[in-house]
Amino acid sequence: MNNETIKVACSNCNVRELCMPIGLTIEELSRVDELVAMRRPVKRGATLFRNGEKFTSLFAIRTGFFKTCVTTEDGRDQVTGFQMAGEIIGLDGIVNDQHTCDAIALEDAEVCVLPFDRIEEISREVNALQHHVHKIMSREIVREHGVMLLLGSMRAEERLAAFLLNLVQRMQARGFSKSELVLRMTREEIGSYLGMKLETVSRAFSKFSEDGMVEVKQRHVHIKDAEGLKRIVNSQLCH
Amino acid sequence: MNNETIKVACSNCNVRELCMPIGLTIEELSRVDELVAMRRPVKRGATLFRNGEKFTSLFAIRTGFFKTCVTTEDGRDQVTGFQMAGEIIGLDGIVNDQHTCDAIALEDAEVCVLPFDRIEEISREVNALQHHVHKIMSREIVREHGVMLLLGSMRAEERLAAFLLNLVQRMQARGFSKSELVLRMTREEIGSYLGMKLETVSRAFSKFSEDGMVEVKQRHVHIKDAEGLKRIVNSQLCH
DNA sequence: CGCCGCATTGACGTTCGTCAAGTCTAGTGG
DNA sequence: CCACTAGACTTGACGAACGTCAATGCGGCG
Repeated sequence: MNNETIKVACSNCNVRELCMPIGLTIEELSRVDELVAMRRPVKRGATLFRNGEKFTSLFAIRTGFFKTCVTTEDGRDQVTGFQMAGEIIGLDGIVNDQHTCDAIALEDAEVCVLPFDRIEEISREVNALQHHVHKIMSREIVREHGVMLLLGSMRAEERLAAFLLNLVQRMQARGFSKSELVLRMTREEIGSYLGMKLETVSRAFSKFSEDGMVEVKQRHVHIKDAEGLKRIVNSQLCH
Repeated sequence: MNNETIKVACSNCNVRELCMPIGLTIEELSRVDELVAMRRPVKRGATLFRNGEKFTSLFAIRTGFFKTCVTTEDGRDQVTGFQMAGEIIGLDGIVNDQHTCDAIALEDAEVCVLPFDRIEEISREVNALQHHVHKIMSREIVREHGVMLLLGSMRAEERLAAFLLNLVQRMQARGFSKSELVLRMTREEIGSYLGMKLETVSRAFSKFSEDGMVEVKQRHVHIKDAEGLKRIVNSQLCH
C-alpha cells in the first residue's frame, strides 16, 4: 500500500533462516538488524565486486543469482561458484582486504550490504552470530572441497549430473520444485565451473536427454529421473 | 639443558608468526597462550582426524607435514591439500560439528590442539585474534579458488609446475631453500591433488627434467629454472 | 640379500577439446 | 505482425592429451 523505503531489517526478511543464525533473543535480533547497512540492487550482468577492489563488506543475496569467478593475468578464467538467495558472498576479500574474484549478477538481484567491521563488532557481543560467521566460512570451505573432488576425479557426465542435483537441491531448500529448473547461466559458464568446454556440456545434456533422465529445452531443465543422475555421479564408470 | 615438559605457549613458539596474529600486547599474548590445550605428536602415517569424527578443535602444525583428503562412499578419493608447519587444519569441521575429511601425517609431526570453543571465547576479547581467525578461513577459501582454477583450466604440466612453485615458495617462507625440495608425498598423492594419474605426474617430472628445468631423484627435487616453470604455468599452450 | 613399495617408461585406447557447420530463440526494428 | 539478427546452443568429424595396462627399474629396510 504505502510506498516503502523498505525498512532494512533481517528480523522480517524472508530469507532470514538461510543467512542468519536461528534462536536469537529479541535483543540479539535487534543487534543483528544493525548489520545491514543498506540494500543494493544489482542489474543482470553488473558486477557486485571485482578482483582487486577494496574489501569492506560481505553481501547477503536477497533475490537473484550470481556467479563468482577468478581470473589470471594470462587470461585464464574459472567460475568458482553460483550463488542464490540467502547465500553470503565476498568471504574471499577478508584475508587481504581486497576481493580476489569477480561477482556478477546472472539476473536482476538485490543484496544486503554487511560492513565487515560491524560484523566483527557485533560478533563479539552476540555469540550466536560469531559462531554463525564461522560456520558460513567453514561451509564454503567444505563446498569447495566438494568442487575439488568433482574437478579432480569425475568425468564430464558425472560432473554435470552432480551439478544439476546440487542446483535442484538448493532450489528445493528455497521452496522451488525439485524437478523443474531454469538455468541462469550459459553452457559456457557451466563448463567453466565444471572444468569442461561448452560443447562437452551440451553433449552431456543431450546424452541425459536421450537416456530419458532429463528434458532439456535451452535453459529449462526438467529432471525426470533424479535417481538415475545419482547413479551417474556414483558410477565410477571404470573400476 | 633441563629436561622439558615443554611449556605449551605460543608466545615463544618458533612458528608463531605463521599461525598467530602479530602486534599483540603483553596481556593479549598471555590470553592467546591459553588457546593451546596441549600438544600432540602424530606419527608418520597416523590420522590426526578422520571424516565423521566429532569436531572440537583446530590444530596448528608445529612440525611435520600433512595431507587432507575427502572420500566418497563410492570410493572416490581426493587430496584437498598439503599442510606444513605454521598452518591450521580442521576448519572443515566447524560447520557441522564434525570433520568432513581425513588429515594424515606424511612425516612424524607435532600439532598444537586448539579447542574451538576456547578460540571463540578468547576471540571475543582479543580483536586481533578474532580478525586473525577470519583471515585464516578466508585464506583457505582463496587457496581453494586457486586449486579450482588449476583443476579446471590447466593441463598436466602446468598443474605440476604450479604445484612445485607453490611448495617451494611456502618452504622458502619457512626459511628453507627455494631451489631444493624433498617431497613428502608419493606421485599418487600428488596426482590425486592435481587431478591426474601418477603416471602422468611421473611423465611431467621427466619432461621438466629433460628440459633442464629440474633435477628429480625420487622425492628429491632440485629446481634449476623457476622462471621456466613459471612460463609453463602461464603458457596457455593452446590459445 | 631379497623383498616390497614406489617410480619410470612404453604401447595403446578413451575421453574430451577443437574446429566448423548449422539450428534455435529472443529481441529489435520496420 | 513479421523479418532479421546476434548470441546461445547443438551436432559432427577429427586429433591431442591423458588414462590404462603392463613391464621394468630402483632404493630402503628387515
